[in-house]
Amino acid sequence: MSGDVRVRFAPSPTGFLHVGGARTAIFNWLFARHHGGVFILRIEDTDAERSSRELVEAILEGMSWLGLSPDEGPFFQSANRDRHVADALALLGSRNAYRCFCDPEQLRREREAAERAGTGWVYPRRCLALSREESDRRAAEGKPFAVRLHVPETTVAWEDLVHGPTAVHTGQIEDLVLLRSDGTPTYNLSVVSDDLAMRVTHVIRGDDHLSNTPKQILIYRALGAEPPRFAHLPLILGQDRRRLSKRHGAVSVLEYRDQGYLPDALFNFLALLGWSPNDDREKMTRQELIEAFDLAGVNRSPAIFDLKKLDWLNGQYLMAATPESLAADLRPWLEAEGLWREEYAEGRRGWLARVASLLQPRAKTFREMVARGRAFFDPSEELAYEAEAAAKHLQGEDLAGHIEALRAAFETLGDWSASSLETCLRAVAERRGVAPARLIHPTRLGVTGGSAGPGLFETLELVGRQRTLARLDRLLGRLASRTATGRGRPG
RNA sequence: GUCCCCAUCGUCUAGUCCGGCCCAGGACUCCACCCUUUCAAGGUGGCGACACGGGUUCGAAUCCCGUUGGGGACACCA
Repeated sequence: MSGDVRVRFAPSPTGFLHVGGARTAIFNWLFARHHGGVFILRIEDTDAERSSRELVEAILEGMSWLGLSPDEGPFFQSANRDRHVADALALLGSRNAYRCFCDPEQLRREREAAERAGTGWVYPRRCLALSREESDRRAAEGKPFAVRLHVPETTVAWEDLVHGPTAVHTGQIEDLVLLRSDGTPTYNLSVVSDDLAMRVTHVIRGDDHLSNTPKQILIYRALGAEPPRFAHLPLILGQDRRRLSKRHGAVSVLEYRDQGYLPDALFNFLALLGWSPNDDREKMTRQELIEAFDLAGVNRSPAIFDLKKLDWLNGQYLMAATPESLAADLRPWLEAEGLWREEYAEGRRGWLARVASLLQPRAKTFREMVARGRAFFDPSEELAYEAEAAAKHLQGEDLAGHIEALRAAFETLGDWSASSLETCLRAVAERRGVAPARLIHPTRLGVTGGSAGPGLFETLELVGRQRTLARLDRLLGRLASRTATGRGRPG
Protein backbone atom coordinates (compact mmCIF):
# COMPACT_ATOMS: atom_id res chain seq x y z
CA MET A 1 0.00 0.00 0.00
CA SER A 2 1.26 3.41 -0.92
CA GLY A 3 1.19 5.22 2.37
CA ASP A 4 -1.42 6.18 4.90
CA VAL A 5 -4.82 7.53 4.14
CA ARG A 6 -5.16 11.30 4.34
CA VAL A 7 -8.52 12.94 3.67
CA ARG A 8 -9.83 16.43 4.10
CA PHE A 9 -13.08 18.25 4.56
CA ALA A 10 -12.84 21.64 2.87
CA PRO A 11 -15.87 23.86 3.51
CA SER A 12 -15.94 27.43 2.38
CA PRO A 13 -17.17 29.80 5.07
CA THR A 14 -19.77 31.42 2.86
CA GLY A 15 -22.52 29.80 4.90
CA PHE A 16 -23.12 27.73 8.01
CA LEU A 17 -22.39 24.01 8.18
CA HIS A 18 -25.42 22.50 6.52
CA VAL A 19 -26.45 18.87 6.65
CA GLY A 20 -25.02 18.17 3.21
CA GLY A 21 -21.62 19.46 4.21
CA ALA A 22 -21.84 17.66 7.51
CA ARG A 23 -22.58 14.42 5.72
CA THR A 24 -19.50 14.92 3.53
CA ALA A 25 -17.44 15.62 6.65
CA ILE A 26 -18.82 12.49 8.32
CA PHE A 27 -17.95 10.28 5.36
CA ASN A 28 -14.42 11.68 5.29
CA TRP A 29 -14.07 11.23 9.03
CA LEU A 30 -15.44 7.69 8.91
CA PHE A 31 -13.13 6.79 6.05
CA ALA A 32 -10.11 8.16 7.88
CA ARG A 33 -11.01 6.39 11.10
CA HIS A 34 -11.73 3.13 9.34
CA HIS A 35 -8.31 3.15 7.71
CA GLY A 36 -6.44 4.60 10.63
CA GLY A 37 -5.78 7.66 8.51
CA VAL A 38 -5.72 11.39 9.03
CA PHE A 39 -8.73 13.70 8.84
CA ILE A 40 -7.80 17.24 7.84
CA LEU A 41 -9.97 20.32 8.08
CA ARG A 42 -9.26 23.07 5.61
CA ILE A 43 -11.29 26.25 5.51
CA GLU A 44 -11.51 27.55 1.96
CA ASP A 45 -11.71 31.20 2.77
CA THR A 46 -10.24 32.66 -0.39
CA ASP A 47 -13.40 34.56 -1.19
CA ALA A 48 -12.88 37.45 1.18
CA GLU A 49 -16.11 39.05 0.04
CA ARG A 50 -18.37 36.26 1.13
CA SER A 51 -16.36 34.69 3.92
CA SER A 52 -16.54 35.81 7.49
CA ARG A 53 -15.00 35.04 10.82
CA GLU A 54 -18.46 34.32 12.28
CA LEU A 55 -19.18 31.72 9.64
CA VAL A 56 -15.83 30.05 10.28
CA GLU A 57 -16.73 29.86 13.95
CA ALA A 58 -20.17 28.47 13.12
CA ILE A 59 -18.64 25.73 11.01
CA LEU A 60 -16.13 24.84 13.70
CA GLU A 61 -18.89 24.82 16.28
CA GLY A 62 -21.07 22.57 14.16
CA MET A 63 -18.24 20.13 13.61
CA SER A 64 -17.29 20.02 17.22
CA TRP A 65 -20.91 19.46 18.22
CA LEU A 66 -21.01 16.48 15.88
CA GLY A 67 -17.77 15.21 17.34
CA LEU A 68 -15.82 15.66 14.13
CA SER A 69 -12.54 16.87 15.47
CA PRO A 70 -9.82 17.19 12.83
CA ASP A 71 -6.49 15.45 13.26
CA GLU A 72 -4.82 18.31 11.40
CA GLY A 73 -6.04 21.85 11.02
CA PRO A 74 -8.11 23.83 10.76
CA PHE A 75 -5.93 25.25 8.03
CA PHE A 76 -6.92 28.37 6.20
CA GLN A 77 -6.53 28.31 2.48
CA SER A 78 -5.93 32.02 2.28
CA ALA A 79 -2.66 31.48 4.13
CA ASN A 80 -1.33 29.44 1.22
CA ARG A 81 -1.76 32.03 -1.44
CA ASP A 82 1.95 32.38 -2.17
CA ARG A 83 2.25 28.70 -2.95
CA HIS A 84 -0.84 28.79 -5.15
CA VAL A 85 0.65 31.65 -7.12
CA ALA A 86 4.00 29.91 -7.36
CA ASP A 87 2.31 26.81 -8.74
CA ALA A 88 0.49 28.87 -11.34
CA LEU A 89 3.71 30.57 -12.39
CA ALA A 90 5.43 27.21 -12.62
CA LEU A 91 2.70 26.13 -15.01
CA LEU A 92 3.28 29.28 -16.99
CA GLY A 93 6.98 28.47 -17.12
CA SER A 94 6.38 24.92 -18.27
CA ARG A 95 4.06 26.17 -21.02
CA ASN A 96 1.09 24.31 -19.54
CA ALA A 97 -0.50 27.68 -18.97
CA TYR A 98 -0.49 30.98 -20.80
CA ARG A 99 -1.16 34.65 -20.19
CA CYS A 100 -4.55 35.97 -21.15
CA PHE A 101 -4.78 39.70 -21.73
CA CYS A 102 -8.45 39.71 -22.64
CA ASP A 103 -10.67 42.17 -20.86
CA PRO A 104 -12.76 40.25 -18.29
CA GLU A 105 -15.68 42.60 -18.85
CA GLN A 106 -15.59 41.93 -22.55
CA LEU A 107 -15.49 38.17 -21.99
CA ARG A 108 -18.37 38.40 -19.57
CA ARG A 109 -20.45 40.21 -22.17
CA GLU A 110 -19.67 37.61 -24.77
CA ARG A 111 -20.62 34.84 -22.37
CA GLU A 112 -23.90 36.49 -21.47
CA ALA A 113 -24.76 37.07 -25.09
CA ALA A 114 -24.15 33.40 -25.82
CA GLU A 115 -26.31 32.40 -22.89
CA ARG A 116 -29.12 34.62 -24.10
CA ALA A 117 -28.83 32.97 -27.47
CA GLY A 118 -29.17 29.64 -25.73
CA THR A 119 -25.79 28.34 -26.75
CA GLY A 120 -22.80 27.33 -24.75
CA TRP A 121 -19.65 29.38 -24.61
CA VAL A 122 -16.04 28.65 -23.83
CA TYR A 123 -13.11 31.01 -23.95
CA PRO A 124 -12.07 31.14 -27.64
CA ARG A 125 -8.36 31.00 -26.81
CA ARG A 126 -7.53 34.30 -28.40
CA CYS A 127 -4.45 34.77 -26.24
CA LEU A 128 -3.20 31.26 -26.81
CA ALA A 129 -2.40 32.47 -30.31
CA LEU A 130 -0.05 35.11 -28.96
CA SER A 131 3.61 34.39 -29.54
CA ARG A 132 5.87 33.95 -26.56
CA GLU A 133 7.62 37.20 -27.40
CA GLU A 134 4.40 39.15 -27.73
CA SER A 135 3.12 37.77 -24.45
CA ASP A 136 6.36 38.64 -22.65
CA ARG A 137 6.39 42.10 -24.18
CA ARG A 138 2.85 42.93 -23.04
CA ALA A 139 3.55 41.61 -19.59
CA ALA A 140 6.71 43.71 -19.42
CA GLU A 141 4.65 46.72 -20.41
CA GLY A 142 2.61 46.13 -17.33
CA LYS A 143 -0.55 45.05 -19.10
CA PRO A 144 -2.79 43.09 -16.68
CA PHE A 145 -3.21 39.42 -17.47
CA ALA A 146 -4.81 36.31 -16.13
CA VAL A 147 -3.12 32.93 -16.31
CA ARG A 148 -5.08 30.22 -18.05
CA LEU A 149 -4.45 26.50 -18.11
CA HIS A 150 -3.86 25.21 -21.61
CA VAL A 151 -6.33 22.35 -21.69
CA PRO A 152 -5.09 19.63 -24.02
CA GLU A 153 -7.39 17.76 -26.37
CA THR A 154 -7.74 14.45 -24.60
CA THR A 155 -9.95 12.23 -22.54
CA VAL A 156 -9.52 12.42 -18.80
CA ALA A 157 -10.36 9.17 -17.09
CA TRP A 158 -10.32 8.16 -13.47
CA GLU A 159 -11.64 5.37 -11.31
CA ASP A 160 -14.15 7.05 -9.07
CA LEU A 161 -14.49 5.17 -5.82
CA VAL A 162 -18.25 5.65 -5.85
CA HIS A 163 -19.15 5.91 -9.52
CA GLY A 164 -16.61 3.52 -10.95
CA PRO A 165 -14.78 4.20 -14.20
CA THR A 166 -15.45 7.75 -15.30
CA ALA A 167 -14.19 9.54 -18.38
CA VAL A 168 -14.71 13.00 -19.80
CA HIS A 169 -13.50 14.39 -23.07
CA THR A 170 -11.87 17.80 -22.66
CA GLY A 171 -13.64 19.21 -25.68
CA GLN A 172 -16.14 21.05 -23.49
CA ILE A 173 -13.65 22.23 -20.93
CA GLU A 174 -12.39 25.72 -21.52
CA ASP A 175 -8.93 26.98 -20.67
CA LEU A 176 -9.76 27.80 -17.10
CA VAL A 177 -8.27 30.74 -15.27
CA LEU A 178 -5.72 29.77 -12.63
CA LEU A 179 -4.67 33.27 -11.66
CA ARG A 180 -6.91 36.29 -11.97
CA SER A 181 -5.59 39.49 -13.45
CA ASP A 182 -5.35 40.86 -9.91
CA GLY A 183 -2.93 38.05 -9.18
CA THR A 184 -5.19 36.01 -6.94
CA PRO A 185 -5.50 32.26 -7.43
CA THR A 186 -8.80 30.62 -8.33
CA TYR A 187 -10.57 27.72 -6.67
CA ASN A 188 -9.45 24.81 -8.83
CA LEU A 189 -5.80 25.80 -8.60
CA SER A 190 -5.91 26.38 -4.86
CA VAL A 191 -7.60 23.08 -4.17
CA VAL A 192 -5.09 21.11 -6.20
CA SER A 193 -2.15 23.00 -4.76
CA ASP A 194 -3.35 22.45 -1.21
CA ASP A 195 -4.36 18.83 -1.63
CA LEU A 196 -0.93 18.20 -3.07
CA ALA A 197 0.87 20.05 -0.30
CA MET A 198 -1.20 18.31 2.35
CA ARG A 199 -0.53 14.96 0.70
CA VAL A 200 -4.24 14.18 0.49
CA THR A 201 -4.73 10.64 -0.77
CA HIS A 202 -8.51 10.56 -1.18
CA VAL A 203 -10.77 13.41 -2.17
CA ILE A 204 -14.25 12.61 -0.89
CA ARG A 205 -16.76 15.31 -1.76
CA GLY A 206 -20.21 15.96 -3.19
CA ASP A 207 -21.37 15.09 -6.67
CA ASP A 208 -21.54 18.79 -7.44
CA HIS A 209 -17.75 18.61 -7.83
CA LEU A 210 -17.87 15.84 -10.38
CA SER A 211 -17.36 18.25 -13.23
CA ASN A 212 -14.43 19.93 -11.46
CA THR A 213 -12.58 16.65 -11.27
CA PRO A 214 -11.26 16.45 -14.83
CA LYS A 215 -10.11 20.06 -14.56
CA GLN A 216 -8.25 19.33 -11.40
CA ILE A 217 -6.73 16.15 -12.76
CA LEU A 218 -5.45 18.22 -15.66
CA ILE A 219 -3.80 20.60 -13.20
CA TYR A 220 -2.21 17.73 -11.29
CA ARG A 221 -0.76 16.38 -14.51
CA ALA A 222 0.46 19.75 -15.67
CA LEU A 223 2.18 20.08 -12.32
CA GLY A 224 3.78 16.71 -12.95
CA ALA A 225 1.97 15.21 -9.97
CA GLU A 226 -0.07 12.08 -9.43
CA PRO A 227 -3.74 12.88 -8.69
CA PRO A 228 -5.32 11.43 -5.55
CA ARG A 229 -8.22 8.99 -5.64
CA PHE A 230 -11.65 10.58 -5.98
CA ALA A 231 -15.00 9.61 -4.47
CA HIS A 232 -18.11 11.62 -5.29
CA LEU A 233 -21.05 11.41 -2.96
CA PRO A 234 -24.64 11.79 -4.11
CA LEU A 235 -26.28 15.04 -3.06
CA ILE A 236 -28.88 15.38 -0.35
CA LEU A 237 -32.19 16.71 -1.66
CA GLY A 238 -35.22 18.27 -0.02
CA GLN A 239 -38.72 16.75 -0.06
CA ASP A 240 -39.35 18.41 -3.39
CA ARG A 241 -36.31 16.68 -4.88
CA ARG A 242 -34.46 19.93 -5.19
CA ARG A 243 -31.15 20.69 -3.65
CA LEU A 244 -31.51 21.20 0.08
CA SER A 245 -31.85 24.86 0.96
CA LYS A 246 -33.37 27.09 3.58
CA ARG A 247 -36.76 26.67 2.01
CA HIS A 248 -36.77 23.10 3.30
CA GLY A 249 -36.60 24.12 6.94
CA ALA A 250 -33.60 23.51 9.10
CA VAL A 251 -30.47 22.90 7.08
CA SER A 252 -27.79 24.03 9.51
CA VAL A 253 -26.60 21.36 11.91
CA LEU A 254 -26.69 23.91 14.71
CA GLU A 255 -30.40 24.33 14.13
CA TYR A 256 -30.80 20.65 14.86
CA ARG A 257 -28.83 21.10 18.04
CA ASP A 258 -31.09 23.98 18.98
CA GLN A 259 -34.20 21.97 18.29
CA GLY A 260 -33.14 19.30 20.72
CA TYR A 261 -31.57 16.57 18.63
CA LEU A 262 -28.65 14.56 19.93
CA PRO A 263 -25.40 14.83 17.97
CA ASP A 264 -24.99 11.07 17.91
CA ALA A 265 -28.45 10.68 16.41
CA LEU A 266 -27.85 13.25 13.68
CA PHE A 267 -24.46 11.71 13.00
CA ASN A 268 -25.97 8.25 12.73
CA PHE A 269 -28.79 9.48 10.53
CA LEU A 270 -26.50 11.37 8.16
CA ALA A 271 -24.10 8.44 7.92
CA LEU A 272 -26.99 6.33 6.67
CA LEU A 273 -28.02 8.87 4.05
CA GLY A 274 -26.38 7.59 0.90
CA TRP A 275 -24.56 4.76 2.57
CA SER A 276 -25.54 1.56 4.30
CA PRO A 277 -23.71 -1.34 5.85
CA ASN A 278 -24.45 -4.62 4.13
CA ASP A 279 -27.15 -5.51 6.57
CA ASP A 280 -30.26 -4.12 8.21
CA ARG A 281 -28.63 -2.18 10.99
CA GLU A 282 -30.02 1.30 11.55
CA LYS A 283 -29.00 2.47 14.98
CA MET A 284 -25.25 2.18 15.07
CA THR A 285 -22.62 3.49 17.40
CA ARG A 286 -19.71 5.48 16.06
CA GLN A 287 -17.46 2.50 16.55
CA GLU A 288 -19.81 0.29 14.57
CA LEU A 289 -20.02 2.91 11.84
CA ILE A 290 -16.25 3.19 11.70
CA GLU A 291 -15.84 -0.55 11.43
CA ALA A 292 -18.50 -0.97 8.77
CA PHE A 293 -17.78 2.10 6.67
CA ASP A 294 -16.67 1.48 3.13
CA LEU A 295 -16.86 3.72 0.08
CA ALA A 296 -18.01 0.75 -1.94
CA GLY A 297 -21.24 0.85 0.02
CA VAL A 298 -22.01 4.43 -0.97
CA ASN A 299 -25.01 4.88 -3.23
CA ARG A 300 -24.86 6.68 -6.53
CA SER A 301 -28.28 8.27 -6.46
CA PRO A 302 -29.27 11.36 -4.52
CA ALA A 303 -31.09 10.93 -1.23
CA ILE A 304 -33.98 12.92 0.18
CA PHE A 305 -33.69 14.19 3.71
CA ASP A 306 -36.45 12.51 5.73
CA LEU A 307 -37.11 14.44 8.92
CA LYS A 308 -39.59 11.83 10.18
CA LYS A 309 -36.92 9.21 10.21
CA LEU A 310 -34.49 11.52 11.99
CA ASP A 311 -37.17 12.08 14.63
CA TRP A 312 -37.56 8.36 15.05
CA LEU A 313 -33.83 7.78 15.32
CA ASN A 314 -33.44 10.61 17.79
CA GLY A 315 -36.25 9.06 19.81
CA GLN A 316 -34.33 5.79 19.78
CA TYR A 317 -31.27 7.55 21.15
CA LEU A 318 -33.37 9.31 23.77
CA MET A 319 -34.83 6.01 24.90
CA ALA A 320 -31.44 4.38 25.04
CA ALA A 321 -29.96 7.12 27.19
CA THR A 322 -29.85 6.83 30.97
CA PRO A 323 -32.31 9.06 32.85
CA GLU A 324 -29.35 10.63 34.63
CA SER A 325 -27.68 11.73 31.42
CA LEU A 326 -31.00 13.00 30.07
CA ALA A 327 -31.50 14.99 33.23
CA ALA A 328 -28.11 16.59 32.72
CA ASP A 329 -28.83 17.31 29.04
CA LEU A 330 -32.18 18.84 29.95
CA ARG A 331 -30.66 21.66 31.97
CA PRO A 332 -30.09 24.20 29.16
CA TRP A 333 -33.56 23.51 27.86
CA LEU A 334 -35.15 24.15 31.20
CA GLU A 335 -33.04 27.25 31.65
CA ALA A 336 -34.20 28.58 28.31
CA GLU A 337 -37.80 28.22 29.48
CA GLY A 338 -37.09 29.73 32.86
CA LEU A 339 -38.00 26.43 34.50
CA TRP A 340 -34.61 25.48 35.86
CA ARG A 341 -34.12 25.33 39.61
CA GLU A 342 -30.77 24.92 41.33
CA GLU A 343 -32.04 22.04 43.46
CA TYR A 344 -32.36 19.96 40.28
CA ALA A 345 -28.59 19.81 40.30
CA GLU A 346 -28.45 18.88 43.95
CA GLY A 347 -31.11 17.44 46.24
CA ARG A 348 -33.66 16.88 43.49
CA ARG A 349 -31.33 15.29 40.98
CA GLY A 350 -33.03 11.95 41.39
CA TRP A 351 -36.42 13.59 40.97
CA LEU A 352 -35.34 15.15 37.66
CA ALA A 353 -34.00 11.83 36.45
CA ARG A 354 -37.30 10.16 37.28
CA VAL A 355 -39.23 12.81 35.39
CA ALA A 356 -36.86 12.31 32.48
CA SER A 357 -37.48 8.57 32.56
CA LEU A 358 -41.24 9.16 32.29
CA LEU A 359 -40.79 11.56 29.38
CA GLN A 360 -38.16 9.41 27.70
CA PRO A 361 -40.35 7.22 25.48
CA ARG A 362 -42.76 10.05 24.77
CA ALA A 363 -40.59 12.68 23.14
CA LYS A 364 -38.57 12.83 19.98
CA THR A 365 -36.43 15.78 21.01
CA PHE A 366 -35.34 17.64 24.13
CA ARG A 367 -37.53 20.52 23.15
CA GLU A 368 -40.53 18.22 23.04
CA MET A 369 -39.51 16.68 26.34
CA VAL A 370 -39.65 20.01 28.12
CA ALA A 371 -42.96 20.87 26.49
CA ARG A 372 -44.48 17.56 27.54
CA GLY A 373 -43.03 17.85 31.00
CA ARG A 374 -44.64 21.19 31.72
CA ALA A 375 -46.81 19.78 34.50
CA PHE A 376 -43.71 18.63 36.36
CA PHE A 377 -41.56 21.68 35.87
CA ASP A 378 -44.11 24.42 36.17
CA PRO A 379 -44.51 25.44 39.83
CA SER A 380 -47.93 26.99 39.38
CA GLU A 381 -51.37 25.49 39.76
CA GLU A 382 -52.63 27.65 36.93
CA LEU A 383 -52.08 25.22 34.09
CA ALA A 384 -54.31 25.90 31.12
CA TYR A 385 -56.70 23.08 30.28
CA GLU A 386 -56.77 21.68 26.79
CA ALA A 387 -60.22 22.62 25.54
CA GLU A 388 -61.01 19.31 23.92
CA ALA A 389 -59.86 17.28 26.90
CA ALA A 390 -61.81 19.49 29.27
CA ALA A 391 -64.99 19.12 27.25
CA LYS A 392 -64.59 15.38 27.30
CA HIS A 393 -63.66 14.75 30.91
CA LEU A 394 -65.22 17.56 32.97
CA GLN A 395 -68.72 16.23 32.93
CA GLY A 396 -70.91 13.58 34.43
CA GLU A 397 -72.88 12.96 37.57
CA ASP A 398 -71.47 14.60 40.70
CA LEU A 399 -67.94 14.94 39.40
CA ALA A 400 -67.22 17.66 41.94
CA GLY A 401 -68.22 15.29 44.72
CA HIS A 402 -65.88 12.58 43.48
CA ILE A 403 -62.95 14.92 43.15
CA GLU A 404 -63.70 16.38 46.54
CA ALA A 405 -63.53 12.91 48.07
CA LEU A 406 -60.36 12.10 46.22
CA ARG A 407 -58.75 15.34 47.32
CA ALA A 408 -59.60 14.61 50.93
CA ALA A 409 -58.14 11.12 50.69
CA PHE A 410 -54.97 12.45 49.05
CA GLU A 411 -54.55 15.10 51.70
CA THR A 412 -54.30 12.53 54.48
CA LEU A 413 -52.54 9.83 52.51
CA GLY A 414 -49.54 8.63 54.46
CA ASP A 415 -47.25 7.41 51.74
CA TRP A 416 -47.14 9.68 48.70
CA SER A 417 -45.94 7.08 46.25
CA ALA A 418 -47.33 5.91 42.93
CA SER A 419 -48.48 2.55 44.24
CA SER A 420 -50.04 4.04 47.34
CA LEU A 421 -51.75 6.73 45.27
CA GLU A 422 -53.20 4.10 43.01
CA THR A 423 -54.53 2.05 45.89
CA CYS A 424 -56.01 5.19 47.37
CA LEU A 425 -57.73 6.34 44.19
CA ARG A 426 -59.17 2.94 43.46
CA ALA A 427 -60.54 2.73 46.98
CA VAL A 428 -62.24 6.11 46.62
CA ALA A 429 -63.70 5.03 43.29
CA GLU A 430 -65.08 1.86 44.78
CA ARG A 431 -66.50 3.66 47.77
CA ARG A 432 -68.30 6.06 45.45
CA GLY A 433 -69.44 3.32 43.15
CA VAL A 434 -67.73 4.56 39.98
CA ALA A 435 -65.07 3.15 37.69
CA PRO A 436 -61.53 4.32 38.47
CA ALA A 437 -61.41 5.94 35.04
CA ARG A 438 -64.12 8.37 36.17
CA LEU A 439 -61.58 9.81 38.60
CA ILE A 440 -58.39 9.23 36.65
CA HIS A 441 -59.17 11.33 33.60
CA PRO A 442 -60.48 14.43 35.34
CA THR A 443 -57.59 14.24 37.79
CA ARG A 444 -55.04 14.06 35.01
CA LEU A 445 -56.68 17.03 33.36
CA GLY A 446 -56.65 19.00 36.57
CA VAL A 447 -53.06 18.19 37.41
CA THR A 448 -51.45 18.28 33.96
CA GLY A 449 -53.90 20.33 31.94
CA GLY A 450 -54.13 17.63 29.32
CA SER A 451 -55.41 14.13 28.66
CA ALA A 452 -52.24 12.43 27.49
CA GLY A 453 -49.03 11.62 29.25
CA PRO A 454 -47.25 9.29 31.63
CA GLY A 455 -49.24 7.12 34.01
CA LEU A 456 -51.29 9.22 36.40
CA PHE A 457 -49.91 7.77 39.60
CA GLU A 458 -46.26 8.23 38.70
CA THR A 459 -47.19 11.70 37.56
CA LEU A 460 -48.86 12.57 40.85
CA GLU A 461 -45.98 11.20 42.86
CA LEU A 462 -43.50 13.39 41.05
CA VAL A 463 -45.70 16.46 40.88
CA GLY A 464 -45.90 16.16 44.63
CA ARG A 465 -48.67 16.44 47.17
CA GLN A 466 -48.66 20.19 47.50
CA ARG A 467 -49.06 21.00 43.84
CA THR A 468 -51.46 18.12 43.30
CA LEU A 469 -53.80 19.38 46.01
CA ALA A 470 -53.52 22.97 44.78
CA ARG A 471 -54.35 21.94 41.27
CA LEU A 472 -57.28 19.82 42.43
CA ASP A 473 -58.55 22.82 44.37
CA ARG A 474 -58.44 24.86 41.26
CA LEU A 475 -60.27 22.13 39.39
CA LEU A 476 -62.91 22.08 42.09
CA GLY A 477 -63.27 25.82 41.76
CA ARG A 478 -63.81 25.40 38.08
CA LEU A 479 -66.43 22.73 38.62
CA ALA A 480 -68.21 24.81 41.26
CA SER A 481 -68.51 27.86 39.04
CA ARG A 482 -69.84 25.66 36.34
CA THR A 483 -72.53 24.30 38.58
CA ALA A 484 -73.37 27.80 39.80
CA THR A 485 -74.03 29.07 36.30
CA GLY A 486 -76.09 26.06 35.45
CA ARG A 487 -74.19 24.70 32.54
CA GLY A 488 -70.85 26.43 32.33
CA ARG A 489 -68.48 25.77 29.57
CA PRO A 490 -65.12 24.41 30.50
CA GLY A 491 -62.02 26.30 29.47
C1' G B 1 -28.10 25.29 -25.07
C1' U B 2 -23.78 21.83 -23.98
C1' C B 3 -21.60 18.25 -20.86
C1' C B 4 -21.91 14.94 -16.77
C1' C B 5 -24.46 11.95 -13.11
C1' C B 6 -28.63 9.09 -11.41
C1' A B 7 -33.17 5.69 -11.65
C1' U B 8 -36.04 -0.75 -6.32
C1' C B 9 -42.22 0.73 -1.83
C1' G B 10 -44.28 8.05 -0.45
C1' U B 11 -39.04 8.26 2.05
C1' C B 12 -34.08 5.81 3.60
C1' U B 13 -32.40 1.33 1.66
C1' A B 14 -30.81 -4.56 0.87
C1' G B 15 -30.28 -7.21 -3.55
C1' U B 16 -27.03 -5.07 -9.11
C1' C B 17 -20.12 -5.84 -9.58
C1' C B 18 -20.08 -12.36 -9.99
C1' G B 19 -27.92 -13.08 -13.92
C1' G B 20 -31.43 -18.23 -11.06
C1' C B 21 -31.50 -18.51 -3.56
C1' C B 22 -36.21 -12.20 -5.11
C1' C B 23 -43.96 -13.39 -7.74
C1' A B 24 -38.01 -8.49 -4.22
C1' G B 25 -35.98 -8.22 2.31
C1' G B 26 -35.46 -4.39 6.35
C1' A B 27 -36.50 0.58 8.35
C1' C B 28 -39.40 5.39 8.65
C1' U B 29 -44.40 7.10 7.77
C1' C B 30 -49.61 5.52 7.55
C1' C B 31 -53.61 1.90 8.96
C1' A B 32 -55.55 -2.23 12.10
C1' C B 33 -55.20 -5.32 16.29
C1' C B 34 -52.87 -6.62 21.13
C1' C B 35 -51.16 -4.48 25.74
C1' U B 36 -53.45 -0.42 28.60
C1' U B 37 -56.26 4.76 33.36
C1' U B 38 -54.74 8.34 28.72
C1' C B 39 -50.55 9.25 25.48
C1' A B 40 -46.30 7.05 24.18
C1' A B 41 -43.14 2.82 24.12
C1' G B 42 -43.44 -2.37 22.89
C1' G B 43 -45.66 -6.67 20.17
C1' U B 44 -48.40 -8.68 15.82
C1' G B 45 -50.31 -7.85 11.07
C1' G B 46 -51.47 -4.80 6.71
C1' C B 47 -50.99 -1.11 2.52
C1' G B 48 -46.80 -0.19 -0.61
C1' A B 49 -41.57 -0.64 -5.48
C1' C B 50 -37.78 -3.26 -9.58
C1' A B 51 -39.78 4.17 -14.41
C1' C B 52 -40.97 2.61 -19.65
C1' G B 53 -39.69 0.06 -24.30
C1' G B 54 -36.57 -3.07 -26.82
C1' G B 55 -32.82 -6.66 -26.81
C1' U B 56 -29.10 -10.79 -24.83
C1' U B 57 -30.34 -15.44 -22.18
C1' C B 58 -33.27 -21.66 -20.73
C1' G B 59 -33.77 -17.63 -17.08
C1' A B 60 -32.96 -10.32 -15.73
C1' A B 61 -34.41 -5.89 -10.47
C1' U B 62 -29.49 -7.61 -11.87
C1' C B 63 -26.07 -7.35 -18.54
C1' C B 64 -26.68 -4.09 -23.34
C1' C B 65 -29.33 -0.17 -26.22
C1' G B 66 -32.99 3.50 -26.41
C1' U B 67 -36.92 6.58 -24.22
C1' U B 68 -38.76 9.19 -20.22
C1' G B 69 -38.03 11.39 -15.65
C1' G B 70 -34.91 13.62 -11.87
C1' G B 71 -30.37 15.93 -10.37
C1' G B 72 -25.69 18.45 -11.05
C1' A B 73 -22.06 21.36 -13.67
C1' C B 74 -20.83 24.75 -17.37
C1' A B 75 -17.43 32.15 -14.02
C1' C B 76 -11.10 36.36 -13.59
C1' C B 77 -17.41 32.27 -7.16
C1' A B 78 -16.02 28.37 -4.06
